[in-house]
Amino acid sequence: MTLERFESIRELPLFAEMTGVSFDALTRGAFVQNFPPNMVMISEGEAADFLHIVQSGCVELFSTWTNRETSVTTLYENSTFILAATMKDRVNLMSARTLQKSRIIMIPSENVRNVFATDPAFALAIVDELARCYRATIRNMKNLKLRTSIERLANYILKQHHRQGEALSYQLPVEKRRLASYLGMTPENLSRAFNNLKPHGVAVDGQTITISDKTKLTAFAKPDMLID
Amino acid sequence: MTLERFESIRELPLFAEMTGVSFDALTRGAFVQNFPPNMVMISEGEAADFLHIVQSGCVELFSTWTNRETSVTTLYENSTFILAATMKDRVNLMSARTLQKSRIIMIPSENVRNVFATDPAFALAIVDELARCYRATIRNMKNLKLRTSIERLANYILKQHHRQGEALSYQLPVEKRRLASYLGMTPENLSRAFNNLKPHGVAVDGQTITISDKTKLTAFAKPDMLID
DNA sequence: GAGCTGCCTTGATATTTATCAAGCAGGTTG
DNA sequence: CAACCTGCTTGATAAATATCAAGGCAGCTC
Repeated sequence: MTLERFESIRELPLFAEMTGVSFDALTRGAFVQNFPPNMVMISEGEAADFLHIVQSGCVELFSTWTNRETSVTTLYENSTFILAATMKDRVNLMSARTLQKSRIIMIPSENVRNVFATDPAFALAIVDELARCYRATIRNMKNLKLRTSIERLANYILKQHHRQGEALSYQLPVEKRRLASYLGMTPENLSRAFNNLKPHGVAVDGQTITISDKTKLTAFAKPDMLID
Repeated sequence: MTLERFESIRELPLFAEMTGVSFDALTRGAFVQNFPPNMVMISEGEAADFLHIVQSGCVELFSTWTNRETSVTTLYENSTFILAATMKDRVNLMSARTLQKSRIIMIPSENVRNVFATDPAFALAIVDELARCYRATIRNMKNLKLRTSIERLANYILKQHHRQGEALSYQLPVEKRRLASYLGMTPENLSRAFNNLKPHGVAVDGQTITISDKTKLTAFAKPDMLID
C-alpha cells in the first residue's frame, strides 16, 4: 500500500508511468528523513544502499582528494541522486551534504533494481534519467575544458537568467564560494571574475546579479546549445 | 536472421544476455562500415541515428567550441559510443574521429529503443553500460578538478601501467598531443610534465614509458579508487 | 551596542599553464 | 639522398589562476 508521504514523488517523471503495484514494491521499506543544513548525508566510497530524492531543500554533491574539495553539482526539489551507483550496486563516487534544511526520501537500492527488472515503464524512466545526468556531466566537462573561468562565469550568469524566467536581475541560488568551486576556481578569483565582467554588462551587489547589457554579455559568453 | 558479420558483437556484455529474436530485431538494418584513419565520422550537434560499436581500430571522441578543441576519450575494440544520445533521441554532444583504420558497426537508434522496451535483459545491459560511462565521466571530472596537470599525468602513467599487465615499460597507446588534450593541457606542457616526473621515477623515450621507481611514482601520484 | 563570526573582497605575490618562436628528429617522398 | 613533412621538445615570455594576508561588512550573540 502506498504510504501518503510518498505521494509527492509519484508524479515525478521517474515514477509517473510505472504501475501502482510496482510503485508499492518500490517504496516498501523506503522512508523520509529530515536533515539540518550543512550535514554530510553521504560520503564517497560508501555503498549506495539507497536511491535519494530531494523532497524539499537543497543538496550539494562534492568530492575530495588529498585535502582538496570540489563542488560537482547542486540539487533542488525533486532531483534524484546516487542513481548510477544504485543501479550498478557500487560505492558512491561523490559525497552529499545539505545546504539548507532538507527532506530526503530514501528508497532501498535493492527495490530499485528489482522493480527495474519487472516494470518496463520504470526501466525506461531510469534509463532516461541516467542518460540525462550523463549528458549533463559531459556538458559540464566540456565547459571546464573548453572555457576560461571568466567565460564559464559569463555563461553561468546567462543560464541562471534563463532559469529564473529571463529576469535581468536575480539572486544567486548558492553561496559564492560554492559557485566558485562548481565553476572550478577559487573564491578570490570568482570575485575578480565578476569585476572582469563589468564591462560586459554584469553588475553584482551581494547575492544580486543584474544584467545591464544582455547583448554584450551574450556576445562575450558565446553560449552553446551543446554545452549550456 | 542474424548476419554473420554481427556475430563478433553477440558476446559483448551489451548483447550477450538478450534473446536471439531481440538480437535479430536489433541488427535488422544495421551495417558495418570501414573508415580510414583520421576521419570524422560524427559531428557534435548531429542527430544520433545509430548506435556505434568499434569492431576494430580506434576512435577518439572530442568536442570543440570557438576554435578550441578537447579530446574527451579514446575508444578501442568492442566499445560502444553515442549510447546516451541514442536512448534519448537527441543530438550528439561529442564528435568522433578514427585514429586508425577502423571497422565500425552501426545499429539504427530506433532499433535500440524498440528492443530496449521489449527485452528486459537488453534493458539491463543498456542501463549497466550507461551507468558505467556516466561514472567514468564523473571520475574524469574529479581528476580534472582536483589535480594539477602533473598529477594527472602521473596517475595516467600508473593506470596505463596497470592496463598493460603491470609492465614497467610500455608504449603510449595514443599520440602525445592527444594525450595532452585528454589530460587538459597543451602538448608543450605535456613535455614539461614528463620532465617534471623524472625525479619521481618516470623515464620517457619517444612513445616508450619506463617506470624506474614505482614506489616513488605512486607516492607522488596518490592514485585513488574513487578517481582512477 | 560591542564584540563575534563567517563570508566576501582586494592587493600583493607566487605558481601554474598557455603562447609564441625556434629547432630537432624520425619517417616519407620525390 | 635531399627536401620535406609532422610531431615533439625547448626556451623565453605572457596570461591565467592560486595563495597569502589584510580588511570590510552583514548578521549573530550576549
